[in-house]
This record gives sequence, C-alpha cells and structure tokens, in this order.
Amino acid sequence: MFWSNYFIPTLKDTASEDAQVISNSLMLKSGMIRKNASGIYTWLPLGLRVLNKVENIVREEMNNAGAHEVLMPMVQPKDLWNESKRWDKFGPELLRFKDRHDRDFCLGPTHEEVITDLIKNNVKSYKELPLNIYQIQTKFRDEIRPRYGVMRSREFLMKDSYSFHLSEESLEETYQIMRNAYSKIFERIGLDFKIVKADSGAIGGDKSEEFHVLAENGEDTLAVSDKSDYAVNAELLLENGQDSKSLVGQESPDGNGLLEITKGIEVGHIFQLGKLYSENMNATVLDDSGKAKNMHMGCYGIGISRIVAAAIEQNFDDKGIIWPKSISPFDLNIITIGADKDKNIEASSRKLYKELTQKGFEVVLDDRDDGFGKKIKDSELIGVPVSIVFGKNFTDHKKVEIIFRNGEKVASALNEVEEII
RNA sequence: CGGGGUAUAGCGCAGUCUGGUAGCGCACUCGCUUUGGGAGCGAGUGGUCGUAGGUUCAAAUCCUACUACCCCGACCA
Repeated sequence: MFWSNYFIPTLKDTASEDAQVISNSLMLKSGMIRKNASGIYTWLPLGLRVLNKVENIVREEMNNAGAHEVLMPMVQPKDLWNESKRWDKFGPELLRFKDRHDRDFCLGPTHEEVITDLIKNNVKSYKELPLNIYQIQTKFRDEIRPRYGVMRSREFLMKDSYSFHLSEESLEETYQIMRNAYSKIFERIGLDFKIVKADSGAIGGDKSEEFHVLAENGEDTLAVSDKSDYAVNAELLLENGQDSKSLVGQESPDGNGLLEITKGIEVGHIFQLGKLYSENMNATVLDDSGKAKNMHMGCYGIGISRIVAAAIEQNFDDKGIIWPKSISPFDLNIITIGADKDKNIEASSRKLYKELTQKGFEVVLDDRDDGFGKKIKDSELIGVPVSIVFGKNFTDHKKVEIIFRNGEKVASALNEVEEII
C-alpha cells in the first residue's frame, strides 16, 4: 500500500466534545472512523483493516471450536418476535419499522428468534445435535444514549453464536468449549481480560459470564478477589444506590481473599439459555425413544467493533495508538524522506517494500512529499509497531533507521532489516 | 426522559453580551525554496453563520419555535 494513494485522513484535532474518551479521539484522529449520526459510524480503510483482523481471529477460533458460520438477515419480521414474546418486552431499544404493505419489522439487535426458527424447521433428530452456529454481522440497538464512539454505538459488528442440545450436560460441554475459545481469542489479540459472573439480563437464562477487557475508561465496575480468580460484575453485589467503593476490602464471596474494584469494558458474554426460547418457540427434536424434547440452548456474543476500541483503551500513549501486533493495520511503515533529491531512496524503498510484502509482511510505504516530522507523527498516531526510515543516513551510509513504536531506534543495513524487525 | 452544553469554511476555533463589509489557525491549490520530530515565503480557493419564522433601515449577533450533536443521569447481552 502506498500512502500517497491510500485514504488515511489523519487529524491534528478533534472537536472537544468528541475527545471525551481516548479511543474515540484516537480513532477519529488516525482516520479509522468517521461519524455519520449519533452512534453510527463509517469505518475507513485503516479502521476496517483492524476490524477485519479482529473478525478473522474470532472466525478462526469459532471454526476451531466446531461452530459453523452462517449469515442471518438483519431485517426480521414481527411474527418471530411475537413467538418469543419479546416484541412487546424488548422496549424502544428495538428499532421497528413497517414495509410498504404495512407489515411490522425490526432491525435485529440479536438473533435468538431467527436461529431458533431456523433450527426447529431443519433439525428433527437428537442425532443431529449438538449444533453450534455463528455469524458475524451488523447489529442495531437503538440505545438510549450512545456514547464513547464505537464503544457504545447503535450500529455495531458482533459475532453471535447459538448452540442447541438435547441435554443440559451437552450444553455445559459446549459452554466450556466456547468459554475456552473466547479466552483464546483475547489471548491471541493480546488483551488483558477477566471473566466475571454476570447478570443474564433481558436475554434471560440460567448461567452467564462476561469477558471484560480491563481499562480505566470501562463502563462496568468489576469486583475481583485479590487471592483467588473470583470475579463478578459489581452490580450483582450491590444493593440499590450502594457505591461500588464500599465493596473494597470486603471478604470475597468465595471465601478466598478480599475484594478489589477494577474497571472493565464488556467485550464478550456467554449464556446458558436453557429451554427458554425452545419452549416459547416450540423448538423440539425427537430423542432416542421417539419423544419430542425441547432443545437446550446456549448463546455466545463478542462485540467485534467494541474490541477495536477496547484494544486502544488498553494500548496508547500521548503520541497515539500502540497496536498489539495481532491486530495492527500494518506490520511495517516504510518512510521516505527527500526521495526526489536522492533517486536511490525511491528505488531502494520500493524494492524493500516489495521484498517484505512478498515475505508476508503487511507494509505501508509512506511516499508522501512531506518531512520526517509529519510522517513519523502519523506513523505513531496510527500505531504501526515498526517504522523503517530511508533518509539522510541512507544517502550517506546506505543505512535505514528502524524506529519501534516504543521509541527505540536502530540503524541498519538493508540486508539486516528483516532480522531486526 | 430529567439536567447541562454546543451548532460560524474540510478540521479546530474567535466574533454574539453592546446589531452596521465574514475572521483566525490548520488543511487545500499554484510558484519558489525546503525535507530527521507536524517546513518557509509569496499568491489564491473555500462559508446564504444548523433550520424556519419574527423584530429592525440593517441580524452570525436580539426574540420565538424546531432540529442535530456532545456530556452527566436513568437505561443497557
């Protein structure tokens, strides 16, 4: 990718009102996103690269966990939501509208209805279970107050999966598989996270746990034990109006250690739904004695777009974003300085670009007609882990300078570059 | 929905109190000089001041209504 032909509209400033939370400010400044309406964003090329990387890691781990990808409709008919009794229950967060025939529809905030309908019409025998189906798709929730950029937006990208089982034991087994897959996803991305017990909320069901990325700007307050791995969403321990600070120093409910308070961003949530939906929607299979049984269900969500913001909240400095390597939009940024003075610079930088690209690195070549200051500032802002500079030192001594995002600099001959990075 | 704000050039802002030729910085275009920490000089482009009404000789500025957006709260896989 040549920067001069690419579309990375970086900004020096954002409106003070948009700068309330660091990830939003940096995503706007680095040219990753632009706002279209409250809680609704366009993903620009740079942002989309990151979003796609997160998406692909999630997809790989879902496939490894034995889940199968589908794509369900975003537009859903009222009938289905009547079956689950949620058309009336869901409230104004469900964006409803009518088609030209005056029929009621909504934009899917989640897909329990669609998937349950699909499975009950196409799976008849216990022999076809367990089944774990997922999709990666845009969700719409008409939040009362969208905020913090893509962290709490109305339209967002989510991976949601749903599992179907004959028995509770089978559900428990898949639940654990998904729990492990989720842990692996956040480990692979390189985020500091915690699994906490949670309220299952409007979705309903028996058991649920949330995955939180730990960050000061998190919307949720977590209570964690200082001795054991006990962790819980603090709201579960609080009486009405009680301050979460009052939990600090209390004995952990698991009897092991004292509670501490930390802030988290909820990026994943896994549920054991039990038979809630299968009973409401009459989703059954025949068991080995030929009797119709309501299926046990689990559902598992990950906020793909929210992970991007959460990763920034956990990895930034005063210069900009510091991407974990796993989701950086580029591995390397090759910067040329004064290329029209020294024709060698253009030729050599393009040659290196080509070589590294062929070796599998994702490289951007900053060939813009600008000085060092602007280019390195942009490189730091967009958070690329490594910059390689062709400048004076190359003209004089045939050496490039390798600058890591942490500020370390190394002069290097061209044939040593690959080793150093 | 309650409370608090904001809306003027692509972006960031001043001007509004006290009505009188639409401003600044950045960006952008052209030229020349530059090119290792957001370059310099010169010349330019770009706005019916959120929308609709009203007051006035005259409205970005005063009045009324509306809309959008942001923050706090309630809410929230």
